[in-house]
Parts: sequence; C-alpha cells; structure tokens
Amino acid sequence: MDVDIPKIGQAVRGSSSGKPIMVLFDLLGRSWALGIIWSLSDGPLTFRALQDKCGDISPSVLNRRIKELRASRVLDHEKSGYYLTDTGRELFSLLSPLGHWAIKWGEELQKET
Amino acid sequence: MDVDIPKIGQAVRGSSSGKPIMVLFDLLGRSWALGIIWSLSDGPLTFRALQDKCGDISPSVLNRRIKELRASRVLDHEKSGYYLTDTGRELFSLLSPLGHWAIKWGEELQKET
DNA sequence: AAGTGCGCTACTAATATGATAGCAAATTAT
DNA sequence: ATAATTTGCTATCATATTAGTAGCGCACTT
Repeated sequence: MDVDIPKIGQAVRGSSSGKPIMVLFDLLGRSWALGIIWSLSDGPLTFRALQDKCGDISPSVLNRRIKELRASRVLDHEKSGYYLTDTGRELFSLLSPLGHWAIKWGEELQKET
Repeated sequence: MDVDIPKIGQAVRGSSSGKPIMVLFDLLGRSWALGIIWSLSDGPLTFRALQDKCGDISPSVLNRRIKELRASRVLDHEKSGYYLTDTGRELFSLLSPLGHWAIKWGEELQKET
C-alpha cells in the first residue's frame, strides 16, 4: 500500500506552491481528516473505537488518514490507542471554535428555507 | 450537472449524524474548499482570477466548490467577482490562525528529517 | 485450545477530481 | 457597429480517491 503524504515545500494536490498553509489544507481537506482529529480530542481511541466514533468510515480510508496524520505528527499510537500529539492538540485548539460557529451557521441556514 | 450540498441535519459523506460540525467538515473537507476561502480573503476575484490564485484548479471542480460554498452562504457573486459573505469572513477569521500555525508546524516537520 | 479484540490488508464498486476543449453572453476596444 | 477579449461556465473523458465488504495474523484472555 502506498500513502502519499503532503509535505511542506512540495507540490500538493493541484497546488505547486508548497506553502505550508496549502500543504495543511491538502492534509485536512481529505475525507475524514478533520473528523478524526475532532474525534480524538476527548482522549485516545483504538482503531475500531475511532472507526465507530467517526460513524462509518471504512478501515482502508481510516488507515490512510492515520498514516498521513501520523507522518505529519498530528497523532500517534500507543497502548491505549491513537491519540493527538501536542501538535495535534494545538491544531485542535485552533479548530475547536468551529464547533460553536457551525451550530450558529446551521441555524442561519435553516431559517432561510 | 448535479451538485450535492452538505446540509445540516442530513447525512453527509459517511456520517449519518448530521451534526453541524460534521456537515461543516464535509463541506470544508473537499478538495480546494479551504483554499478557495483563503484565496478570497483579500477581496473579490473573478472566476478566472480565483482559478489562477488557487494554482491549478480545474474549472469543473472550482465551479462545484463555488456552488456548494454559495449554497452554504459562505460566498456569493456580484459584479466585481466572487467574494466572502459576512458568514464567510467570519469563518475565515476562525481559520486564519492556521496560517501562522502551519508555518511553525512546517518548520518542526523539516527539523526531524 | 478456543474465543475475543485489535490493527490492519485485499479486493471491487462507486464517486470525486483532474485536464483539456470550447461555447454563449457580456464587456471593451476599434 | 463590429471585432476582439473576458467571463462564467459546461462537456467530455481519464485518473485518483473513497466506500463497502471480507477476512487475516497477532496478542491476550479464558
């Protein structure tokens, strides 16, 4: 199996600039990547628990995302399961305001209909 | 052409919960979605200017992302081009710290090799 | 020794993205 | 008024990613 990890300074899906923010967006802009980070924010989870928490992610995709996020030092693995590294928790802390925002956004969207 | 917009309360790619954050992640976790929001943060851009700024996004994908983001009230279109709505600028303001973080993250990653 | 949970891999089908060509309508220039 | 250019796309097809399902090898428990 081959996993192609987005790397700083290298071209990423469609963007040849290699700018860190674009590399990050390539990493996060893959299916389930954000959801996985979100799911791990409460504490470590085993592969299968993570699979359940995400809903219905297939093991092949989960495994790919794990490899990418692990290579990017966002998460790691130990006895108790997969967990967010310091880097990962830092990233989560930047993303977490989206939770509240998403709720407001959802309410606004519903109104319009 | 058919575009399938993630909607609050509905199942999204792989997740049946319909939780706002998961719907948002589905929206943002599609190729170029984050990059498009980022690119528009400096001001309005025409379709083609946006295409250029993103690097090499194909018109078919750009058009799909635009429809999705527009239906989600993140961006809109007027004479001067596509622009972030108030909602979109709010979202951007939550994402913008990622720019600085990505640079630090990139430096850390480089060190290790 | 048999069962259970874990971290996967293999395989195939469905869907999304990438790449290129080009068109109709609006705008700008001659 | 006419021609050129720009804009916002659509169409088509190739390629890549994701989804869905089955099941294996290992470690640990019973």
